[in-house]
Amino acid sequence: MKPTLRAVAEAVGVSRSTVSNAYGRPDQLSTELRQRILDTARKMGYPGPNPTARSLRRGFVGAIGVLFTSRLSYAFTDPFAVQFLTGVAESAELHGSSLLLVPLPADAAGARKAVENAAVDGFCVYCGGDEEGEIIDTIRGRGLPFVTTSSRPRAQDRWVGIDERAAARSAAEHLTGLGHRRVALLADSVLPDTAAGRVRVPDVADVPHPTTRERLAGFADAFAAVGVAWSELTVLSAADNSRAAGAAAVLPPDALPEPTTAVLACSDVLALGVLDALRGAGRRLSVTGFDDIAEAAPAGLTTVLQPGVEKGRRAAELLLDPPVAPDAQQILLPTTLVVRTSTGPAPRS
Amino acid sequence: MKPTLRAVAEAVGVSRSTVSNAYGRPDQLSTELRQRILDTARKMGYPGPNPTARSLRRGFVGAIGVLFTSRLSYAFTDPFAVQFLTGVAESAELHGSSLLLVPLPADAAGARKAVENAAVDGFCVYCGGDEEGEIIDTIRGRGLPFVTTSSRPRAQDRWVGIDERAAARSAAEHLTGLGHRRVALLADSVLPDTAAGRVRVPDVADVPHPTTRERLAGFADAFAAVGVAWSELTVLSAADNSRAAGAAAVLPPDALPEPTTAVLACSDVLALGVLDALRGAGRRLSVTGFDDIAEAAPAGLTTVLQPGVEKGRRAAELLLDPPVAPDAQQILLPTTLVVRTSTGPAPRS
DNA sequence: TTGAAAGCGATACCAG
DNA sequence: CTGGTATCGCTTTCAA
Repeated sequence: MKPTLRAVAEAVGVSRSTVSNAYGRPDQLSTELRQRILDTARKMGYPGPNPTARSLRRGFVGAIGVLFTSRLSYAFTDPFAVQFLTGVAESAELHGSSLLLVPLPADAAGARKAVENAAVDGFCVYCGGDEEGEIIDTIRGRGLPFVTTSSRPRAQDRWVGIDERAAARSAAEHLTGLGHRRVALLADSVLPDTAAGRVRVPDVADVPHPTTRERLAGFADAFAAVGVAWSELTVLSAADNSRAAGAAAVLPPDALPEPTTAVLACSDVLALGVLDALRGAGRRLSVTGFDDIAEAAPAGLTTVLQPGVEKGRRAAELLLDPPVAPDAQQILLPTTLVVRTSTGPAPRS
Repeated sequence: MKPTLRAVAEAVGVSRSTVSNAYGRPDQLSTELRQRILDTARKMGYPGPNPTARSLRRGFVGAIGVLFTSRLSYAFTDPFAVQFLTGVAESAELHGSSLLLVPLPADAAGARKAVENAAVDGFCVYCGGDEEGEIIDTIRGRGLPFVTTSSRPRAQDRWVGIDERAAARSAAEHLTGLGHRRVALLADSVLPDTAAGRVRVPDVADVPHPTTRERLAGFADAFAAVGVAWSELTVLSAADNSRAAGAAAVLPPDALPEPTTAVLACSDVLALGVLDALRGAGRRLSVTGFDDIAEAAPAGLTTVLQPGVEKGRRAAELLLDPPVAPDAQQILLPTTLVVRTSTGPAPRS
């Protein structure tokens, strides 16, 4: 067993406070005594103050939690999530905080417990689906600060994000400007428990996932503006947010009904999958993505750039170094449409 | 202020132990009493047992630390590191552990402090350079278990890795088999404080970073076997492990002296950078990488596959669920040479 | 400067 | 099934 601070104090013949000061407040004791304490501590194999005990006493931990609503290990396979994490890490690094990545069990009770048990000073909640509400309630129940990045900032809550709807609209307007009128919209799990491929969605408002809903609504806005109603748009659902799922979603025969000239995907990985599938089928449609991940440029994918690293950086900053002004608690980041080669004029019919 | 367990106990009129049991050992009290406790706790806004206090008392945290020797935020930009992390996350998830990513300050004292202050049950140490030794000493000083993945397993220590030297050799043998004799070897920071580009290395043993040294030695082995001495090999150093740095390293005029027919890189990102540069220069050499990251296949890069996700998974397993047998504490993972289009026969001179 | 005392918030053993 | 008691290891006034 490793010795404790108490043991060191006894060995040196001073009080525990003095040993504590030797570590945490060097100015509170003579250099000489401090050195003597540190030396014997080293000699005894004392590893320094126990971090857990210190946290308990001090009331803060020095770590922020990061919550991914999908499985944690999936997060690393999503390039955009990795960008976000990079930004969070940058801020944490600067601030000297650690990052606690907390795996959330799929069941609500388990997820709640995981959030309750995390030893952190606050949370970054990444990309919330409908389960986000409960998670946030749990965090709030603990009285901890948090930052969300989903599409629905509640007043008073810290948030960093983009105007999802307007961003999506910009991609769609690019296509309507090119003359596209018959298009398919593609998103991850548009409706719960549906197979990959075409799904019937009576109304955009029926889409449960907030971010997906906003993006689809943005696409729809642009088409509505040129007289194409929601009911005339094909909606495709992917099994998950991966390249393979994107490819699979456009494979069913009814996925891209004949006059279709373009596919608007809610993420770059899905869009890249669509390009894969189209290439495989020898078909050429216009395709747009969302995020502008690193793979987008080499693939020539037209997409909406959202600053992922900055999103993470600002989110962590908001948590670690909160601004005083209440109106600085919500940060709206800009997006940019990046036009590449995956989109072109609609063929004249 | 949030109420504590004590307050709940007083409110319900039972002892603290009973409230504690209501949370942690439901079988130790009547369902009825438990419900009553939980209900009033909820009513009072008690967030459940404080994780830090619980950890202190229980003596374990439920989190494992992950240490990257380069800057934490860089780790996410390295595809292989992300693979590793994915694997670690998978195991952690399965085991219900969280992952604490600890940023290590560049200075040794700061790094030591960071390791001492991390509230974790053990560490995964990823890819150690020469600073690894000190970090491991610090961990050992704390008496915590750890797993390393670098090229030099010490006896008794838990380790998961590959035979770096043999793996590198397999790539080089592929090239010697194709007739290549004049080649350049490329690695990240071969020598400390040298500019990008060609460096003079009297002997492989002079390379400080253990993994780099092993891989270069493996390359050299294969060439030695066909009569090409170390001194006849061009050694190139990149500024860091990135695609851009890989490209930059082969740009200086003396980087690829005329008879050179191939470049062997110590990582895929460097190799991809070389391909970029060669394409830009309109030059065509054989190029090999190391790791087999996702971008390697589409780029047609011949490379040595090492199972990154599995490396992470096994490392975390070794930590979370240590095998009893002492000889199962060190796991050697297989590597495979994946031949693609970036390598071909050496042009007859 | 140094030290005594009082917790931080919870858990576990062991009687009852 | 319930509660008393003794920690877990450290930090922080406040006096001396």
